[in-house]
Amino acid sequence: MALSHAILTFLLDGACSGYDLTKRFEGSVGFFWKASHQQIYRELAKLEAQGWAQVTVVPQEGKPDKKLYDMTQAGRKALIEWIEQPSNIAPLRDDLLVKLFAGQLVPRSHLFEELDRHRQMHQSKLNAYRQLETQYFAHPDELPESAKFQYATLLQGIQFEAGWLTWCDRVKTLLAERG
Amino acid sequence: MALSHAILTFLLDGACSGYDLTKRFEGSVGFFWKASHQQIYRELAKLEAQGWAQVTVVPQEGKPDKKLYDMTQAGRKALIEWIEQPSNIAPLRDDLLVKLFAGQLVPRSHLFEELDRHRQMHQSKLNAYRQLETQYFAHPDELPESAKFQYATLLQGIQFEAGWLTWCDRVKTLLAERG
DNA sequence: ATCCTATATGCAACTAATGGAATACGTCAA
DNA sequence: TTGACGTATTCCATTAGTTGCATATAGGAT
Repeated sequence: MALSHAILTFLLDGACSGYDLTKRFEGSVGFFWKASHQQIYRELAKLEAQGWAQVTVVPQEGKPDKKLYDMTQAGRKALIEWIEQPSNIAPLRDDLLVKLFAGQLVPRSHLFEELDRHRQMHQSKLNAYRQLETQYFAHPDELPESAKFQYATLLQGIQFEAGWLTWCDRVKTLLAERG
Repeated sequence: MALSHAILTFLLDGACSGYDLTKRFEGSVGFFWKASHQQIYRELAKLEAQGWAQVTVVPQEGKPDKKLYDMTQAGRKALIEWIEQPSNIAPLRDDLLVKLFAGQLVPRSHLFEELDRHRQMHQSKLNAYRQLETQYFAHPDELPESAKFQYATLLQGIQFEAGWLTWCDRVKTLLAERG
């Protein structure tokens, strides 16, 4: 399972609440893993039960109390062990591709609309990633080591989204041709 | 749910057994959806129960009998309805990116090995897709309409795998630099 | 004889993910 | 003062996906 390990990875930067983690998964790092808040809270409870994280309840003013989760030594060890074992490449599963495969069944115009919608969604993700790039990683060779790893994952996000844009345009051209 | 719809999509080409479908999911079209045989057989049973597919038992010589599943009119209608409703972009979930994000925890050499392993896996997928391309889609503008849709999905597979290769090389360069 | 591969189908148990809803505190604005 | 928004957590039902196991026929290899 990787969600628990993804959470541990974020705890490397310091203790987090479920709410904090939810925002991180929704935001910048959402490109390499996504998780709902329900999933995250459930997983945090498991991490604690396993002894991989410990929790402190922090009373707050003007806001509900929060539970701060921190990695334990056992958690750190488990994370390292997980990283060291080889993993498989991730399968791609995308509804749009299934729909396109059966594209003969619907009017061409519908496919173009859907391609445009997807292109827009990918474009806005790409924009967000590019902004992170210029904001935090403008000079890649001057980065501290730990930031290089994060930059590497961001590069994948950029590559991935840019690839979708290229593909959308290519497919629109392909389908526009008279067969 | 998309697996049932992916199966229906394959049934467009003609009746299939669970075994046939398993091979198709493992093979060429595995780049836009993957499923195990257990999943497929379970799903086929559901499709039949829903009236979206009908089954014929075909006795064979020298082999066990097989069950051929064929799409019904109701199945066709359901598939069209599903295609027509908008879908979201697929989230990416890849262990390697999580591992890289926490890359400080392990020796650099391990990361290079893992990047190489992944590069190789992506390379062999890309090779397989490129072969399909030259074999079936050498002249894109002369393709019949239905083949264009299939070519479009193959293009995404190629784009995706080629993107990983580019990224692997980029990251190796990035991490090789003296920080 | 025994094992391996290919064909062909399935169940049971488990783990993971999704979607809907509920709860609770506080601030700010209409 | 009602209602929306942001913070913060949790439960529950359902669906989807993985893993391990089980069964059966038949051909070819060892």
